[in-house]
Amino acid sequence: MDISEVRERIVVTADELYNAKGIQAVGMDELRSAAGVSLKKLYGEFPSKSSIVMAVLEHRHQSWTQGLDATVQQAGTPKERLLAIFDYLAGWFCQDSFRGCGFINSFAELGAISPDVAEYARKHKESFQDYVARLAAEAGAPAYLAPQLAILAEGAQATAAIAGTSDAAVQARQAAEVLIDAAMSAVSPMG
Amino acid sequence: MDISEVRERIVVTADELYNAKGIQAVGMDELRSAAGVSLKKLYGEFPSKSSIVMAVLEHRHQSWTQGLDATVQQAGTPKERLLAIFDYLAGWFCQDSFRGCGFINSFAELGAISPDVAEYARKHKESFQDYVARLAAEAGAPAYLAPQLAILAEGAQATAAIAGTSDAAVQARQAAEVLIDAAMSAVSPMG
DNA sequence: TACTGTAGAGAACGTTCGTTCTCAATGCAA
DNA sequence: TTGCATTGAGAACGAACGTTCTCTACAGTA
Repeated sequence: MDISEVRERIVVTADELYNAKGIQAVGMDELRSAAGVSLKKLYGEFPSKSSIVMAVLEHRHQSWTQGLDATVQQAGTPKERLLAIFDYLAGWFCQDSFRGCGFINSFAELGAISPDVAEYARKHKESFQDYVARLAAEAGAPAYLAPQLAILAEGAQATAAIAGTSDAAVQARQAAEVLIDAAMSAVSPMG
Repeated sequence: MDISEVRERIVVTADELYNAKGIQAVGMDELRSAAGVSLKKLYGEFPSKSSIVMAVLEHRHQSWTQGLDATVQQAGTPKERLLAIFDYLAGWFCQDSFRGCGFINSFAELGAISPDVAEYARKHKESFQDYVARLAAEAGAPAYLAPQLAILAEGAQATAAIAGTSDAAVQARQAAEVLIDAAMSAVSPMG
């Protein structure tokens, strides 16, 4: 078994467990047995649990961002690309494993006692906002549109997580379309 | 010291501590000393920590709901009452103690391992959605508007918490106004 | 003054956590 | 076969948790 293979197995397993039960509820022993590695190997790869948490956050950021971008790239027009954000959310919410945004959750759990976690969550959300801003700029929309759509996306995630349904994605998408149309007609009222 | 006075002191103190540091990060001993009561009295009032958590959730629900309604009642027109939701959020976000919605946070922390917490968070959000739906109905808006505004409010809370700023309240309010106007003109295009 | 019930302070208990250590088993070089 | 380095399984450790128990101090009553 490759060394980096072990690392990835640990991170992927930790991601699943932390998502399913919360970070603090999953002990190192449970992670060890779920990942099928020895404690020695675990601590050989990571010096502490908090370093695993940070690696999980990085892994979450990568896979979430790539999944989003893959969905967005399939859309044709700039407006459709903006709306594709909410299609991605809809698919995500329908997964059995969905239990809310991992960054909102980790921030809620550890943000107050771990500056690293708080900062990473902030940067992840910032990166998402930048991404939306780029899509909105490509659509020729005014700058105020992007934060509005980002807030809709965050609200959909929180709502879907707690309600346990995926309705919020559709509702947010419809709201997004109204906001996009309003913003676009404001910038080019004759179009 | 009155018996119910002790209960309330415990709950208020626990609310503050849980909000500031997270529920799992606050031990019974820290709560005991912060509330200025003996462990015996603590366990005389509450049989377990989880019962304190549930009492805190109830307290949060009451004070949040009452605060929201007080702000809403000050607004004149039905549309202004809908927008007042976001004024309430703006004031909340500016408080130093603001660290996100306590129900989103407690759901993130304990929802996966405590059905009671998960259910209470769901009911709180449901109650908020019902409240928005009532305001929207009074404004004569179509039914689809309320969930859209609720999602905006949730997104503003999550965004403000992680970003550490109150900008999201203003952005969400502006988006809400667009959505309200669009929904109202759809139902009475000649008004 | 002597007695009894109550309450507070905090020691103590059992458990669980993150982390480290022990030790036997294994693979490999000579 | 012998010796050595590495590994895995899990025991062990100190700390912290939720919870219970003990003991002391004191209030009120006769």
